[in-house]
Amino acid sequence: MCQRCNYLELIETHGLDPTPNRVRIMEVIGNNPSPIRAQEIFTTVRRTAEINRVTVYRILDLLVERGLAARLSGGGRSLVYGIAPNENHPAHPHFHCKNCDVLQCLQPGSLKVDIGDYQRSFAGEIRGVDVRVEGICSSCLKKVRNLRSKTS
Amino acid sequence: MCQRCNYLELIETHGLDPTPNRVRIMEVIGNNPSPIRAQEIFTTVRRTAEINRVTVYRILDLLVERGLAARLSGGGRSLVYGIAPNENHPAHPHFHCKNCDVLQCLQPGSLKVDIGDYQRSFAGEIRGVDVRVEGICSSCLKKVRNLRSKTS
DNA sequence: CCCCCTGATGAAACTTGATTGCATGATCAA
DNA sequence: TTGATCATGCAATCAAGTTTCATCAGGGGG
Repeated sequence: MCQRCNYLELIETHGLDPTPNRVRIMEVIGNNPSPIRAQEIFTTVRRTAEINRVTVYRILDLLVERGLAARLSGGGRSLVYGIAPNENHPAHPHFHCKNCDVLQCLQPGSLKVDIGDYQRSFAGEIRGVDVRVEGICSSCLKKVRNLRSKTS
Repeated sequence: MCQRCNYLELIETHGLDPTPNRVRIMEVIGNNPSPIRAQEIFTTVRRTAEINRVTVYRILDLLVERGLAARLSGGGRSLVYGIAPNENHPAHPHFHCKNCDVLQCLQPGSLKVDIGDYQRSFAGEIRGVDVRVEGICSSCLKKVRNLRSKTS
């Protein structure tokens, strides 16, 4: 969990009322080591407070709109949420395991992208660059190897 | 549309029976300038031939599994399909407009990623790196500006 | 020629994630 | 007090994708 972020304050400085639900959701997102799905946020908040599923979705929309949270596509059909890049949380790439669908945050700066040329020639507005490494995580690799050695 | 790919042949060399439906779906994917959703593939094929929605999903799964098609996350909730990188189609980054949700293919090599350091320290298996530029496309930028000038 | 197997397809029901529409309750200003 | 606004809840709905089971064509073996 992040010791440096005061979520209540963060919400206020982004022009939002820091309602208990909003603060809770920001905490859940922030305390998770990798981006999580709305459903998981819902059940996590539910463990300590009453909240409606729809409220979760609405607050997430709001947080994304105001730049407090980042919406990423998880591996599968669903979307995942993380803390939006800020001074305590630099932007960083992710690793996605095609087998178990886990999304893992990588060290900021571990993959460098050069957007210079592209940026100069592009007429739109660039808000950010997402880098996602696709592959098979080490624990899935082990499982596959075990499976093979058994069947052969 | 791609003049260089013989989809029927491509399907065969990947160990699949080139059924009419499979060829049609590969053609639809290949003829589209950017990755498209299963739903659009379905309606496009439907214009010239009878096909079931489920068949489309099944064939797409098959094509992805055999490495003929690439499954990417579109901007929103749905997944999009494109031709998997091959000798005629090098891997390339995409631009995603947060406003109109369009996904646009960029020139291969227009954004360079250095995965060297990461690759050496990673215990899993890396299958590829997806780079996605997030932002607002030029036509949406224009619309926003027009809107502002009208209301102000 | 018949039987059975397999692989591709179709149809309907279902699941999941997310959204919409409408009601309620709190707060605050006129 | 009244009216407006905002956060929330609840039920219904939607959209994408998946599952389950049936059908049908082609290809051996008997």
